Amino acid sequence: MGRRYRGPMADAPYAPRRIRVLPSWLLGRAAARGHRLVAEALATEGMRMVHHAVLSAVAESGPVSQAELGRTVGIDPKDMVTVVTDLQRDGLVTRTPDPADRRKNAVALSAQGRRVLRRTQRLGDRANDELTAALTPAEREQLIALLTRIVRPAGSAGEAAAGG
Amino acid sequence: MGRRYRGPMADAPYAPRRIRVLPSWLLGRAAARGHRLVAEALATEGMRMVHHAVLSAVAESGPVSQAELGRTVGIDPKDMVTVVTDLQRDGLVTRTPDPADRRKNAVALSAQGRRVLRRTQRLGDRANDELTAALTPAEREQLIALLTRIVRPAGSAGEAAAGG
DNA sequence: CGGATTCGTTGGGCCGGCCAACGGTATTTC
DNA sequence: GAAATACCGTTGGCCGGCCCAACGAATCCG
Repeated sequence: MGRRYRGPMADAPYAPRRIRVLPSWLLGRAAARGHRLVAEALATEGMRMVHHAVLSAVAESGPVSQAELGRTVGIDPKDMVTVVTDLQRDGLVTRTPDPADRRKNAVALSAQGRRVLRRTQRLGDRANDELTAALTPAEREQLIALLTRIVRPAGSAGEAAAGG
Repeated sequence: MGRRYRGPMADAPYAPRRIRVLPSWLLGRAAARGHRLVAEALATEGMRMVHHAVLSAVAESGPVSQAELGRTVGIDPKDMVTVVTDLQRDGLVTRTPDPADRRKNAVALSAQGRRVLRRTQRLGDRANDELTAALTPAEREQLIALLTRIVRPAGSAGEAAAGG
């Protein structure tokens, strides 16, 4: 049997207890799995998580500048350029100069963008269902609530950097 | 005030609701924060998360081969080489050929490794305390339990890859 | 008007995660 | 006991995520 490399803890009956209970470790593992599942699902539409996130943000906030999108989704302006360019190339969003503020690019959802977003949302939702398949709906809500509080540590906004 | 780029949702009152409730998204954000906190803490000892994880694994499992370490911690054999080399260079572990199986490297903890591990464990624990500062002890245990079940989806071992 | 700030863009850098391949070693098989 | 098979450690390379620095164009503020 070609065992090769089967991924983390494929058949290991044990594991370092000391680190396995660390939230940071568990979060990393869980995030990796979630990222993999969602990425694979979204790949069928030729998109990645960022694309889907930006697309969703545009759909929710209407025509928005890239900078604001970047702040909303939480990604670097530099990467936003690439993402919007990709979305524009695929005809999912339109990038028109804002007449009110000619520095800004008004990013808006196209008709096809709306269609694709519907599909990617379904794909993302299904991937998340698989990710949390071991949880009951109530537990999943619990997890979401706990994670939300971890992601946003109280009101200390300035402290939360996006470092290293 | 130079606002510059302050990281994800530094002071954004809103955010795309649709994606903010996705476990995969939340996990990614939470993991990023946890990684940052732990990485900063461990950096004071010149270590990263992998180093600490491997060190802990060695401490728990006694002298182990690198391959088994890789499976336990869940990292690629290639990266394990670098990690063990780093740890060996700093005198935290010993890498001696296994007389029973000359293919293997028996990685064992050194005296200084034990000392450093004690410090890094404390650093990691404190970082995790900060990470989960918004949670009560009971909630933290809950989170750990939920994440553990997400990370290990039932008994389907083969499925759980670390793909990318 | 003039200084500071913001926007979009380009360029580069660091880190983590993974696969492919190779020589050395052990195990299985005939 | 020799061949086939599988595993171990190692090297090299690829890709994605995340971040900072800098620059021209445009806007805001005094």
